[in-house]
Amino acid sequence: MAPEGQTDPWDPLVAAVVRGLVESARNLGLELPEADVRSALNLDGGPEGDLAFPAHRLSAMARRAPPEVAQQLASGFPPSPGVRSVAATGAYVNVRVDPAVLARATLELALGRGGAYGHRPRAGGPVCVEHTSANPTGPFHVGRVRNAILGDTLARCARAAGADVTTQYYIDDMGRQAAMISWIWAKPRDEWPESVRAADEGRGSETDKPDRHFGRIYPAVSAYLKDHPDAAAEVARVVQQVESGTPPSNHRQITQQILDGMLASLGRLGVGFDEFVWESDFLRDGSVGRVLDRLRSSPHAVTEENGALAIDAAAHGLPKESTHIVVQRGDGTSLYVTRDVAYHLQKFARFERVVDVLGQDHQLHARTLDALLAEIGEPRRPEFVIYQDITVPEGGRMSTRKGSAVWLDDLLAEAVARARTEVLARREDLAESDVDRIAEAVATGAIRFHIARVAPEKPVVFRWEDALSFEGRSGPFVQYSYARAASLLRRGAADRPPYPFDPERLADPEEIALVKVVAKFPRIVAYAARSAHIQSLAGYAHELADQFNRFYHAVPVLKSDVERPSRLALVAAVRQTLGNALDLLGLVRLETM
RNA sequence: GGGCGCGUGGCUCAGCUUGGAUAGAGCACCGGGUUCCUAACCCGGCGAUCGAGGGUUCAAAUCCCUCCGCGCCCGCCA
Repeated sequence: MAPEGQTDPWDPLVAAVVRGLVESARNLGLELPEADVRSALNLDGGPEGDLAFPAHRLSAMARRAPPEVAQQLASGFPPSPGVRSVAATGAYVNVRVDPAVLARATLELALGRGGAYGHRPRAGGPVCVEHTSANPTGPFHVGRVRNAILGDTLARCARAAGADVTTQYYIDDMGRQAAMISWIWAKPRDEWPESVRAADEGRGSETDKPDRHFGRIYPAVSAYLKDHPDAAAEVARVVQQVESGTPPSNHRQITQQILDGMLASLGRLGVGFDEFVWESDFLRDGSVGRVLDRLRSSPHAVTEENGALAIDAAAHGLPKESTHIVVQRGDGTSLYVTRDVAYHLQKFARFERVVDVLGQDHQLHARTLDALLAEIGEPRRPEFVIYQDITVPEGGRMSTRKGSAVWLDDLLAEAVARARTEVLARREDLAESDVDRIAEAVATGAIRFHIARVAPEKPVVFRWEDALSFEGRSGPFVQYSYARAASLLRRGAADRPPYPFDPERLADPEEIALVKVVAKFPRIVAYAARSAHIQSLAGYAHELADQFNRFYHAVPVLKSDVERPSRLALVAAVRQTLGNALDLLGLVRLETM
């Protein structure tokens, strides 16, 4: 069995190679810290080996040509456990490990740790990941969903990496939009303006949800308020009531209803939240007031002619022309950024690390928030994960107002319809409920993967055909590979775990290659969590599925003879690893499809 | 104008954190593969002066500078 506490099958091999290189270098008269060797060692290997060590830096120290140094490092390399060969190729020392040793460690870890393979033990203090936090004023469009998928995947990765994660959704119930909602909802429908009632046509249809419902009438309400000052004044009064801590009695319930509709859509994508934080609470509990008190005593505080409070924060590295931060209006009401300071102080009180997932249009807000935290003497800062917009082919961001938004619900509906067609074309034996279940999983998997695979800082142009791809580098391809592995294990049920595998039997090149991909999973998870590059996880899932399919075509499993138990063990390890990767990406595992 | 981000085959992306050996995928296109464990698959082919220029380095898609192009932000909105 693998040593207690080991999580990465490569660890003992890498440690042995590092020790060997250090020892070999010592014979050349060079003392190297193990950490330096370790960081220079290429764990992905190269064309000539499983692990590669470039000798250039050493050659400078030794004042000899790189190939010569590489040669000497290789020839002086001591016999080490698990190391099959060490040879110089040009300026590189190439190490080949014993594939059976790696296979044994990998299968033991993947099968032994099961769902915990790739995960690390709990370590560190509590972490808050705030994401999505879209204003509850209408349905999600695809642009907003990038935040949810990024944040949710990040939270899953952080948990796997050992963090104690709490996810939060910050609910804005204080804006004018929220006030518009409770204003119109408080009225009996027959008192609604004609134009709003007209926009309300179609209500009660099958796809109707509170968020869709309000999303439909919002433009009409907004237009109506422009031409009707009386009504606008009523809405302004609602804003005031919320500000003063006495919102209309139904205010929060209405906001909650719309939010529930939105969350139902996200739920289909596997996105959920541990906690919901209401913005108005920070006003009610006096914490915004306390923030303002602290800001007022800042040497950079200035009071405007109309009584507004501002901070001249030139010292905090803000862009020119953005250093004048108004933190309280002339009429004494609060501002978003000030409330956000209060929110972050609450987060810092509870969490060791605070992560905020924000669209790039909030970049300046993030820096302003930092500046204000500095102003009040708070030493800690949130870690911002910033992503770029999803735009439409015609150009520009998705906009409800311009009608260019693609609703998540519509994308889901189309994806499910296409997935159903695909399932039906392949499977005639399935019950209707299974067809639905698989189609839903394929559809949501395609969408999640499509967004997770692209680096957050890349701008994305939304195209239906791309988002609905079920082939190649896609979620369904990974899900399909998982189902294939599951199917093999089902059909091979005569052999049951624990499979009595013999790592020496896994000698085919495709088997060795597959073991290597399984073996690097823990490293990928750790990197994804550390760097917030969730695309590396999506890329890995595809790579593992891809190599599994190659293996599948290259060697028989169930029909093999002496290799059968070992191959089944490998398939079981792949299924486990692929499943763990799907979990982290928030894709549904399908045992059959 | 200032700030932030992006620019890699026809298209969409990975690789940039920590510089290392012929730049990896997917889609599209061309040619193959199913009496055999799920063809949402596999094999082969085609296709890239990594936006341009300069710099650092033994070595640059990766680090630095300049420029060009594209996107977003620059409210007593959120």
